[in-house]
Amino acid sequence: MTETATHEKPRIRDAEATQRRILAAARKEFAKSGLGGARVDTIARRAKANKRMIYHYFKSKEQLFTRVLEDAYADIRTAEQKLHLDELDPETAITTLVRFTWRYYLANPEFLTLVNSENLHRARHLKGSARMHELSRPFLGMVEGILARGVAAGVFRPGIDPVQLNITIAAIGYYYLTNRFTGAIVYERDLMTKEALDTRLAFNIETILRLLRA
Amino acid sequence: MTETATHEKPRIRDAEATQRRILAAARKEFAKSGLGGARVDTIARRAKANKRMIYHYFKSKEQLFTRVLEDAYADIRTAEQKLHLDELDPETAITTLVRFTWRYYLANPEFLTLVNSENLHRARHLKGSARMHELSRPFLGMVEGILARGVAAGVFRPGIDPVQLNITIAAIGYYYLTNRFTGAIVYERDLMTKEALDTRLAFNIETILRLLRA
DNA sequence: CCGACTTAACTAACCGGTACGTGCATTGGC
DNA sequence: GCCAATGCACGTACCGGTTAGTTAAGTCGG
Repeated sequence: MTETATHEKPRIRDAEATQRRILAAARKEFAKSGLGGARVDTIARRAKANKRMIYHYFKSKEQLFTRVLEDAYADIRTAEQKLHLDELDPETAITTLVRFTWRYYLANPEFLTLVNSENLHRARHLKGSARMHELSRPFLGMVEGILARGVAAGVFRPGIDPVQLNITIAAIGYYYLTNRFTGAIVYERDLMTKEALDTRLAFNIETILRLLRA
Repeated sequence: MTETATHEKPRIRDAEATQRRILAAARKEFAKSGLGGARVDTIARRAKANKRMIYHYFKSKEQLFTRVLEDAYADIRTAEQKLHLDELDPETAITTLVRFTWRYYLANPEFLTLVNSENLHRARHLKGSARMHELSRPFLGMVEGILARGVAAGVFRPGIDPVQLNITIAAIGYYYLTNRFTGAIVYERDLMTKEALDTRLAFNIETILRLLRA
């Protein structure tokens, strides 16, 4: 009788929904203030949940942070899988990856600050996470595949390490966006206008293609 | 490189020395824990100073942070000036800059986390800092000069924006190093062995030269 | 179908520790 | 002697985490 309705009445008590709200609020708060600056009370308030619920479901602030991080990585890896890069010709595949990475970072700035925060803590929350390895392996394999196909087709030069390539693709987008505030001061320029963003994406694609071309 | 190294008789009360010790301790603590995670008591203890001194000389934790940041930028800009890149041929100058940037980041990892921390706070501590502009302008002008000389000599292609170039040079070193902890997990590889570091530097030089060459 | 019972979701109020910041007394250097 | 430099000890607010209790939702005997 409980599952029959297609649109059930909003339940007063809903464990899953509460956890989702807590995770969403935590992602925002951790992204905004870092692990040290984030306030558990703020997360509870924004999740419209009681602080006790956070400790009930996630044990501690740090375990909540770990979960938020893992979910963030799962999100981007899932989105990458959906690109089906292995079905594209090598040059298109790489261009697509650079463009996707850029747009994902732009649309999900929280991911960037979460990763920064975790690195400030020397990745101690993700260390030993089996889930992280499961997420990373297929991704790396895919880039390796694109590279191999490109070399075979004679469009890419041989000997390029897929790890270095990956790091570079991430770096040129990531750095621009995370450091946009000090960047605006150093370069005395608004780096976030539509024009500036389009220019940077084009520049990044050019950088990667020149790096790879035979 | 801010140590006094002079052999004056150790004064019991030395305002300048105390301030230097506080700044050095603050740089370490802010770099390690971020602005929110840093503890003023810890800074005082490590500076072998009383917490009261910190508030006497720097008014607040945030103003101390601002000062630490400005000093950090001053350090790297000063070091860059000493390269005298304008006296080198364009290609050597750029290679030297890439190598210097990489080595400076490696030798001064605190700079990286300080900048990250400031960007988490949307650069509100450096906003409006006259000192920052004074530091940045000559640096940008120098890179612009190298680029122009390279184009005139026919070794670099024309139309490259010095700001984009600069951001890219910083990015490919900075990202690798700040994200080395999550990177080690994602790529299942130690990114900090001597071999890995040398490989990365070579890769970065190659990336930039391919980007610039006519 | 119903009401007593059980379990899980949820809340309010609180605690011990800690963190930034200060008032005030003291002391060394010129 | 005067003032800057320093030290002590505290105030006040806050923060992560917990204790003790309440209420909604499922469950089962009758």
